[in-house]
Amino acid sequence: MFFSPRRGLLLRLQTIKQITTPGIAPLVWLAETALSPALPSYCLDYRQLILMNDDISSLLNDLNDAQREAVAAPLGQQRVLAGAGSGKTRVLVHRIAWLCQVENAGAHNILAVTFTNKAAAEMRERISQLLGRSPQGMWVGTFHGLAHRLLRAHWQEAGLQDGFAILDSDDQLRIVKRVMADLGLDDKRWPPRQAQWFINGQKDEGLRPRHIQPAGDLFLTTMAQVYAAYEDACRRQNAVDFGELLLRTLELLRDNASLLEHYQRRFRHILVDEFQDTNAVQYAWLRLLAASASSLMIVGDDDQSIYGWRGARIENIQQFNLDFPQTQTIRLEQNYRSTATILKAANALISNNSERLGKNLWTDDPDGEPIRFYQAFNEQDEARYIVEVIEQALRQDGYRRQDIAILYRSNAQSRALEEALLRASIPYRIHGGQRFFERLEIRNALGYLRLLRSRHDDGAIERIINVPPRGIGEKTVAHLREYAREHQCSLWTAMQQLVGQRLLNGRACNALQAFMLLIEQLEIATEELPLHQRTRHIIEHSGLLTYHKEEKGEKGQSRVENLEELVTAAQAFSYQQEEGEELLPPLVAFLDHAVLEAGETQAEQHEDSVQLMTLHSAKGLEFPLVFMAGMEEGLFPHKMSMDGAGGLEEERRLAYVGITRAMQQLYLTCAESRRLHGQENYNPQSRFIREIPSELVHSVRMQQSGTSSHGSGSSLFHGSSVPDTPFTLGQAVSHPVFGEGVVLNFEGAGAQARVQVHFSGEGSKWLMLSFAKLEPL
DNA sequence: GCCGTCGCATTTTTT
DNA sequence: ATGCGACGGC
Repeated sequence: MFFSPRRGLLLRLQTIKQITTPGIAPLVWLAETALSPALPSYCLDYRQLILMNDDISSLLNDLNDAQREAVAAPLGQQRVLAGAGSGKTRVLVHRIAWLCQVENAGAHNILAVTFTNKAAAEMRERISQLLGRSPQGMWVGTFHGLAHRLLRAHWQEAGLQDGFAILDSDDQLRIVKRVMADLGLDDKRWPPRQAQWFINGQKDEGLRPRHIQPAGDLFLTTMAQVYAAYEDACRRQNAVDFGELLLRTLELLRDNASLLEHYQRRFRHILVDEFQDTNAVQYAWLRLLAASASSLMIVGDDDQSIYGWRGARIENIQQFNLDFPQTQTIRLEQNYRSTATILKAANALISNNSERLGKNLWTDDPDGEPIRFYQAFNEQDEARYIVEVIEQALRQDGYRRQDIAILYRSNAQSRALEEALLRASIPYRIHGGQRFFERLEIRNALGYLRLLRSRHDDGAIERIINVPPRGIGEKTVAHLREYAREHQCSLWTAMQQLVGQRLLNGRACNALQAFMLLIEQLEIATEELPLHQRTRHIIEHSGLLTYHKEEKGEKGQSRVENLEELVTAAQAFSYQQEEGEELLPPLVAFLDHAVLEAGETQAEQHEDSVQLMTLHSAKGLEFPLVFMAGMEEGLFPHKMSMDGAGGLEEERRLAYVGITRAMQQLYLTCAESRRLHGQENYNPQSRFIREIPSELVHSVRMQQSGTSSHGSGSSLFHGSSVPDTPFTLGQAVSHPVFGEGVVLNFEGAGAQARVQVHFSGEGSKWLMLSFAKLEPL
């Protein structure tokens, strides 16, 4: 019968599933109706049915109904709205296994796309785990990684030259600056960063300079001019930036029918993670590739779209069904991460947004602790409070430091928090600092490697021509640039010719000649060496090592360490040649790797530490104990985001992301006054606080007496008690008329004692303790 | 060519 | 407040 070959049974499962109506347990129905003649009568539950086959039971058994529906969905288009903590990656990975094992897809028929290298690595890892082998031939990667791969394979059709280089945003900015200077644009009036932003924005939208209609607008005219000149410069240098990787790939597929067809035939099954973050080009790219695919599953959450400001289009997920009318939408709403209280808060908050696809997170778990809200006097007090709670959580509640995260809207907020943690000797780690391959010393070393790859890498020359200092000054470099521009050649060529023709003064000539000789010598000496030895040789013989060693202070020390780390990284770098790919020289592959995967933010600290990061970088993570600091109007929602349409909603989604990071306990804090950019600000509480139902929030007024355990730094307010009374400065109190307040100050003692109390509604008042019915809270 | 000083801006970040 | 970038003096 048809269940003996596994595939037959499962195909039947599929077919039946498609025609069942929602609401009726489809698989039970299936068992009864479709298979009953062939099955023993006890087989009424699909679980038993499924259990007849080991492969499939392992795929579906530990999933909830919605997850199972997504994993076992019929071919075609699925939009999975995966709420925070709803097992999204799990569904993706199981779906891939399902496609392989049930739909008979070969690994090479599958394309799985993510946004970050981290997500791609995790997915690859989990697929291997589930399949019990590495998914040979499957394309699992980031948009940029996959685009890069396509361009390397088809550089000719894409209009590139072989061995093109990838620019990171730093290189990009350098080129933009160069180009703008050449155009004679005043960089005061036209900040290069703005132009860079503009160019990237256009590329994200799929627009080339010729698509821009300036319509007399000076800004647009100028920017289009810069954009065009920048494109020229990139072409001359045989370099592509991040946006170009995507746009070029889109154009490649769009304009090469046979190539497109080839990949369409190959990728029968396409899966996309974090779909709410796709920009216009990425979406267009997917639509092309998936036009005739057997299945397309997009997974995402419109409520977690927080990258609109860098080109992500929330409409891509919201209106996906317009482009793919057959789309089936599946909601993953059961949350396995947070307490019911936290989920209720998140649901309530996000319900203030309009245009949502709609989703309501729920959990089987109990309510848990209420959310705590603390309003501090200033940012120091806020940090002090957070650290106190952390100390207690570590001491009494058995939290590890890595269970705890402090989230904030902007990086500037981290300082006060760091200081307080430092004072309390609590190890912490800040995410989002400089990344490994972006460090100055690393970029310098890579500059030399880049020159070994190609002498015509102008960016690399500009970076290292005088690092370490070797007597080649700005003037000389300016000559080179001038010559290169006139003759439309690279800086290296310009150098050769200027030196050859003795067109520069003797000193400059000698210096340049020495530099060229150095590069040639590095090349000759290391040609045959393995990558890491090559790297080491270059670091040592370029003078970089000595140069950084002699830098004063800790800086030099850590730079030397990083250079050593680079050698280790080169050694650890093993380049996996994929099938059908030309073999890249290890050096080239390593340089690509350095740009595309700029490495962890901070060298992995293995010490257990409290995690500090912005709300943006917290996306995708979870922590048992979460603090959201700086819940103030103007800061969060940030005032800069309040103008554009949808800006406030994106901020709210950011708040939603923050809240849903918390597993057990969530603390919200704000400060009545905050010093920012050297200016004292008085911001009202964030509206997001008010959007959380008050019954979920427990307001902790000022710190309870006696717990101020250390660091009197900002605690003038705290600790000292009002004589002969149960009151302490900073203590939360309640008054029958004025409500809840905080003791700010006192004078007198005994029957004469008066206290100044700040009431949130009423402001500050002086009260005679003997009359006022003041209760400690 | 290098170092110091002044002025200015200052949300969020990946690839 | 602070850091980075541009400019000017040695």
